[in-house]
Amino acid sequence: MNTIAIEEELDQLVADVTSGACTLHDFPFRVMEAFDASRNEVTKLRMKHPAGLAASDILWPKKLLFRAADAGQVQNTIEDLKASLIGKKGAASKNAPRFLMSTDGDEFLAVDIKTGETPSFDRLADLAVNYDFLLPMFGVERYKPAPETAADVRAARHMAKFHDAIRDANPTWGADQIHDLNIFMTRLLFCMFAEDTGIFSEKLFLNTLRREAREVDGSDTQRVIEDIFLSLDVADSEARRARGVRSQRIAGDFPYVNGGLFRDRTEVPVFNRRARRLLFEAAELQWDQIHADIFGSMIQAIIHTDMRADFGMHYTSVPNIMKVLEPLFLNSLREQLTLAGDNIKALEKLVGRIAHIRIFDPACGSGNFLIIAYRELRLIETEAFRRMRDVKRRGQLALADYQTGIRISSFYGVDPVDFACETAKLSLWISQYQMNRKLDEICSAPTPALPLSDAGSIVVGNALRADWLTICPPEDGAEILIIGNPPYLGRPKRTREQQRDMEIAFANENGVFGNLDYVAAWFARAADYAQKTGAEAAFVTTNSLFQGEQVPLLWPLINKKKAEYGFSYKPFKWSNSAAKNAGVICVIVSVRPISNKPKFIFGSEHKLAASNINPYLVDAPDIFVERHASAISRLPQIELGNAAKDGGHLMLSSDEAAKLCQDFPSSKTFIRPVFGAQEFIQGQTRYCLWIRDSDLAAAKAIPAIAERLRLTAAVRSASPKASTAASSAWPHRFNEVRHRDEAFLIIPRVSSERRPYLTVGFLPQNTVATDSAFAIYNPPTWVFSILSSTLHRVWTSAVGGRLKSDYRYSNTLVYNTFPIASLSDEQRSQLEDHALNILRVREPYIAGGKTIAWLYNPETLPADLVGAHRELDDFLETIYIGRPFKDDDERLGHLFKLYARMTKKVAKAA
DNA sequence: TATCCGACAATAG
DNA sequence: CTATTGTCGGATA
Repeated sequence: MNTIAIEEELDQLVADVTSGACTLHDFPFRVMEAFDASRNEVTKLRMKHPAGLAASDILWPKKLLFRAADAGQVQNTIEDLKASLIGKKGAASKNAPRFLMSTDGDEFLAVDIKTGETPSFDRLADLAVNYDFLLPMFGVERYKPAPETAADVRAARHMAKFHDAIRDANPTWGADQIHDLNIFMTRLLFCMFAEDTGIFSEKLFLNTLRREAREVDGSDTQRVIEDIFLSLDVADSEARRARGVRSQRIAGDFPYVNGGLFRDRTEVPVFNRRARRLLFEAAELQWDQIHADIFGSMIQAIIHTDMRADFGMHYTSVPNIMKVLEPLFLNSLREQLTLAGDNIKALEKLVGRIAHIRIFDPACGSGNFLIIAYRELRLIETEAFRRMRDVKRRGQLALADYQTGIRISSFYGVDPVDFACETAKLSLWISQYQMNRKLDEICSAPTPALPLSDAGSIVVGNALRADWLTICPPEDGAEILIIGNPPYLGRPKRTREQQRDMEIAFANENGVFGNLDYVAAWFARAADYAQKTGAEAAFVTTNSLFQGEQVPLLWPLINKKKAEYGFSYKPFKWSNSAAKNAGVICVIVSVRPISNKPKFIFGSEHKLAASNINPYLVDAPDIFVERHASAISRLPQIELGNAAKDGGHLMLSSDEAAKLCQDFPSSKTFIRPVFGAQEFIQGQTRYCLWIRDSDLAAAKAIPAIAERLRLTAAVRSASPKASTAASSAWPHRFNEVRHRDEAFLIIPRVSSERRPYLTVGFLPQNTVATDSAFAIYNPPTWVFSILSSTLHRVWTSAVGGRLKSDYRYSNTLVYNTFPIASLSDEQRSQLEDHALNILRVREPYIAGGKTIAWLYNPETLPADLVGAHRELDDFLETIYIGRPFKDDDERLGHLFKLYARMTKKVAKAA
């Protein structure tokens, strides 16, 4: 969808309505067409609402409810529509529309039901310019700005339109010119910002455009811009003319900018009428209200058309950035400021320290971490200056001029995206200017805005392949701090290139690291850099680095570099103000050379001093659990269930199974009940085709089964995975079979973390387990007790992986590693009694139609079931330590100790 | 070759 | 919405 096309269509639509060429009845269809809705849908809807029934409402299910209004009645019509939504056909119904819309041909009103928002305009004529209000109807959510960012949003949207227009006017510009286009955009942004904030004289840029770029078709705009850009790079107006500036006026008017922004001579695109108009409009915006930190990421999302769908999704919110910066260095600086009080020596020392700080973001994007870090450092420095000035003033001493010691060249960044880097540099300049103004308030001599003295040290590159020591070279006396939110990509999500990045990043380590998340490579490099330079790093990252299988992979890397985790944040859900959020649980973790500096674990409300932060980010010794292929305790073997990989064609609902049996009674022998986590926990019944090789011919004789096998084979042969494709040769079997024809104990692979116990149960022979559950075939009854115990839940939650934040069971990580004191026959037999007791308590509830989910929901959990579990826990725990444990911390502490003893694998405590 | 798990995806309430 | 579990490919052993 192209913004220009939409606007033009809507402009035309408005004209047609005004001229009468388009009836109000036809209006909503034309809107749909303008937004490129599928032709099918529009036609279908048109047929449902023929023009003869003009009085009726037009409902586009889930999207739009439209009613034409009598002149002047738009507001009332919308109220009526709102009222019509109450009741059974109301907002809760499946087809409830997202938008209400009405117009009388002059006035226009719409309501976004989801957000309650109404558009900022009320004339139909303004619809085209504000088309974005309706975007959610077409699947593109709006950016929901915090109120203070309204100016940023407006500006970013406008620049997106301008960007599209320029691309339109330069159809031959391809990948080769992307860099030039990026530079062009950032330079324009600078000019517009400069003329609104006093860097240039008031509206110098816009006035120059108005005066020189007179051709309405845009044909002379390119020349004017070229002249301006060229002038800004050269100090002297004669030299400017010599360099090729054609306009004498431009050569004379513009100041010298420098700082590298205008240094390279890049191509300026040509303009057309629309691009010229949008540029003029952009220059008229209030650029002094822009937040440099947020604006960068917004502009970036908008320029990269392919990123508009998940607009700003991965942009780190300011509160989360602060969670990185504060514990890493801001708190320490602020403390130093507080302690310094009015002591000039101490304040000077602080200012000196700040000047030696280097900030490095090895995944800087458009630089919002760097910008915020810059701003916060400047604020502290400025406050120190203010205090020094006040002291001197009181002592009637000569006031000094305070020059900031913070250079933006001390802010280092790498990012693979060229435009992001340019934006980061630009944002740093803008922040520098803004912070200089703040400092000027306390200085006797204002900091001159131009020429720009230095530039941010931002380079285009791949942080996992480049040498960090080159990008951010260590200096004597410098305090280097690494920050950022590098990309997270679990194993299934990486491209070949990213896979290669990791191989390169881990080339000097021995071991295999393919199961680590992409972001782990940043941790490894940060630990390495920290070891060589003494730097400290902190990243926002996914919690999966500190759970399950990744722990034994990541921690040794960190530990080997003589590094430790300095502080961490408890897991929190990723969120920012973008409409669509990445679904991930995050933590913030710092890495630094091993020291005896204090460590902290932050929660949402509190900060806890920790004696250690272990590989799981818990205040406990540095013990971690590795995957074990077989149980370290004397437990029977556990198996993952059977993976069908059938596209669902081997699976049958109970209806389908019944029908199949009815149609073909002989199929009965090929149908078995199948259990995954859901079937067990929610008490559902599903069936699957389970055909022995020897029965294949008989099974295929049944047409309905033959058809399912054919479909299964088709799905499998389409797989990119060789072994799956190969298994299309035997579609009557599950792809991974570990089944044994015995009764088994089922353990769901994922289950809700709200439950106080893992839910396990016995299933009869003839039943099949899917790979969403584990199975212990022919199980001794006492094992049920072990798996149902609080101890086991605690262990699972500590060392297992997670799905979001829910328990994810694992044979290699949880079951096989679970340490059990050796059990006597007598103890086993008593555990068996406890197991039977729990089953006995469950029994009447299950018989009464309750599910395991209900039984173990903390809100409905029956008291007698809790009692049965408590008796079991008390008995089992007494076997461990002679009494029940006090709490989960004690349980975990003991289990870890026991694990260490049983495996003799104790990581050396820091 | 068999095994195991996930910056998610889907679906039921 | 909110809560909960499902599925498959790909890396590893």
